Amino acid sequence: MTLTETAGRARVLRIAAALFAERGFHGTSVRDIAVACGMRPSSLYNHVQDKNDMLVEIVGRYLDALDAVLPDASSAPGDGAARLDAMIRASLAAARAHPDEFLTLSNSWTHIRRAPELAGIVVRRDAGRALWADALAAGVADGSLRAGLDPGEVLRIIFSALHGSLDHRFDVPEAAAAPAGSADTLVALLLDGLRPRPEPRTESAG
Amino acid sequence: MTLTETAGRARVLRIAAALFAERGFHGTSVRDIAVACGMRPSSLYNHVQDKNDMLVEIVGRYLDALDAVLPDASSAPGDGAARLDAMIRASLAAARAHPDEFLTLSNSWTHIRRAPELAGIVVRRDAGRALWADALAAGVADGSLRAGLDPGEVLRIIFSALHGSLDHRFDVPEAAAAPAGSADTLVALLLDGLRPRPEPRTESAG
DNA sequence: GTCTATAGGTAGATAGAC
DNA sequence: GTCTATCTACCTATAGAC
Repeated sequence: MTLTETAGRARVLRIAAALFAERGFHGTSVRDIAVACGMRPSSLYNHVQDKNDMLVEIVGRYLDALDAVLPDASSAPGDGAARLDAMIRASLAAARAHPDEFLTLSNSWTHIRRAPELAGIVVRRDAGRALWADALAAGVADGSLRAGLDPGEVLRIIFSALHGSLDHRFDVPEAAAAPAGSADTLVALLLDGLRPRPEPRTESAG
Repeated sequence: MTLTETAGRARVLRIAAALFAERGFHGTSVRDIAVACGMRPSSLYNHVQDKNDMLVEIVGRYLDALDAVLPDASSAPGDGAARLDAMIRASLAAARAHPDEFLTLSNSWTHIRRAPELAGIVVRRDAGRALWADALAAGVADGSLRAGLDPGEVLRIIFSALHGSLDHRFDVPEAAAAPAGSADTLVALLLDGLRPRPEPRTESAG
């Protein structure tokens, strides 16, 4: 079937992403990936250039999806809180569309940052982060987000909360039955907190 | 000096913890640790049994600190929200007292879970998790925490938010100037959210 | 595009001199 | 308690037959 002309590479990358997401870059050997693909390690190199090449393409796939929605969300109409709401939903949607690619980025970050040939990934991630800092500052300025919280810490918490919403590695076996879920839990928790609001009216942007 | 009888081991573990926290277990070689200690890899084995032994002791140190405060916090007086508030503060205090040990646990979790000889760590962690699930359920039952959110996802978000509050690996260089900070940002964000509350009165337990 | 064979390097860990 | 020397196993990656 000529349809599978590049399916070999796509399949390899899909399987590699699953392993990277589960065990991290350093915890996954080229051998592991080859075995999971049903081939010898040497055969892998007919589909990919090297191990870092896989990482670049896998993570790039998620970053592409994020770039396609995050800038629009960050310039959504409304106040800073509405923009943040839209950005959380957009990021979660992109990550849910490419869960292994997203987790590969998160779980291999220290390697990415230490490898000079992966600097492109760091640049792209930092660019996205600037959008978040913008929306957060705008919300504080217009009064739609509370002031007095350390912006750097708030950003770290938002990012890791996004991660936690998706990463089930820490689940106990009994809790593993969680379905896909919507973005509402994460948005509700980050914007309105775990405590019930006195007024149940919702002000979030659609 | 007999005073330094075990200081060698303590120093090795301290340095190993810093490397594990920064690069993860798989990203840190025994050689790396030895070099950072100013000795040859073989000399390390006069202080520790093997690489996993270091991990067990490092992570155990954080879990000990957590065990010393989390059960008390989880049975704090007040409603479920007050208990959750106390647990967040207790966990953050334990993690801030042993930051490298806490990050070693987080960043090496996939290895810990896959290594049978590290099962003891998993057991201890799962036991702590049960306390969180308890307080969360109690808060939903007594109305101090909102209902309708997936408990498993809420727990994952709480844990990763704790992580994000401490882990600066994702920071851009300009944002790295963040000071120690208090637990207030994390507690405020998780319990009351980023949006300002209509009434500014605080109901949190002391 | 898969394989066998292997290179060249590094991993964790041990033996034994000092 | 540190060192040199070394072991075995595994790592990423390449060469070349089929």
